[in-house]
Amino acid sequence: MTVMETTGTRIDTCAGTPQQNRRPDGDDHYTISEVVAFTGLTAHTLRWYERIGLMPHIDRSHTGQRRYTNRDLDWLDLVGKLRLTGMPVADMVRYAELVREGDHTYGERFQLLKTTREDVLARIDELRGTLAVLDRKISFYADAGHGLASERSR
Amino acid sequence: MTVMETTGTRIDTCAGTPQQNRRPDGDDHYTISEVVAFTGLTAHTLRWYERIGLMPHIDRSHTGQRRYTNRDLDWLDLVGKLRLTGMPVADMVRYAELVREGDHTYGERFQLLKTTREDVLARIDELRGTLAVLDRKISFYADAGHGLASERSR
DNA sequence: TAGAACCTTGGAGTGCGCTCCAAGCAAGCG
DNA sequence: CGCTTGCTTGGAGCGCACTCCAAGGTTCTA
Repeated sequence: MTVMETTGTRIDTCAGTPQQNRRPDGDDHYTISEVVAFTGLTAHTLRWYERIGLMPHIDRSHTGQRRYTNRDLDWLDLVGKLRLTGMPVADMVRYAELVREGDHTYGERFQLLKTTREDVLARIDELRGTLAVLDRKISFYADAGHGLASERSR
Repeated sequence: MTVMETTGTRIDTCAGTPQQNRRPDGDDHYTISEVVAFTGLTAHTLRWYERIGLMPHIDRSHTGQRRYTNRDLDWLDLVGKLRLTGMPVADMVRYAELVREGDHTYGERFQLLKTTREDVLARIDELRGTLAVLDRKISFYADAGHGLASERSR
């Protein structure tokens, strides 16, 4: 399939996830319901992603039904990961556009990835702060046991 | 300033944040716009929080204007932290109700906190997974430099 | 005492990310 | 052949978390 097969190393894959029962490249013509099973997204959402430009144009069968490839699944994996970071769909669409526009958008894509990386780090830090608060409250509840009228003071 | 001055140890405080220019307890009768400045929330949001039961009943001046206390600010700090975890507002309202209902809800509150803690840990793990993907892509972009037609394969 | 700035309310409106609907075509099965 | 199951489309609808509005009362500064 793709470009890298011939090159030996595949650096730019978004795998990371199990890649459960995918078919080999060349045989990868998944129906929308198979993709639903792979990704956990609904068919509605998959079609909507396509409408808003978050997916590339998906291959069609001779009767016009969608046939997704392994590459499409990889892209959906990435989208899923980015979604977890809280990145707005509009920003992901922007990234998808950059990819479609070709190599001259290289720099912009690189920047976008680095910015996102920083955002994720910040997000993790925020969560750690929250975790500290929760741990403090939890040990308060655990210790206090009964003389806990003071909980009102939070 | 604040509470800790007088009591020495306060376990169940949600501080963690700077507690910037708060007035001492007893003098703590903040207007809504002061709370806006403290929290970064809008006045609309503060009033809405109250309407939906996410805030306790707020003291009023003799003419009916809201006067927030240090304790209210502490609560808003906690709410802010929980919001960062993605906890739905409805769940936070539930917690607020438990607090209002009194000590007999101790166990349920404890469980809720522990569940939330687990959620936060899971969330951090997800983000770390995403970070790994981003780092892989970033180093791909950094290395590739120019022969990057293959980026299409993501 | 004037004027600006701030506060009050219930209810309506907004933006995001889906989520669903209706009407119709297509493929597989007994 | 009829039936079920799955897919297609554009557009409408939904739930969440705000966000704003209109119309009026209050508080502060000069």
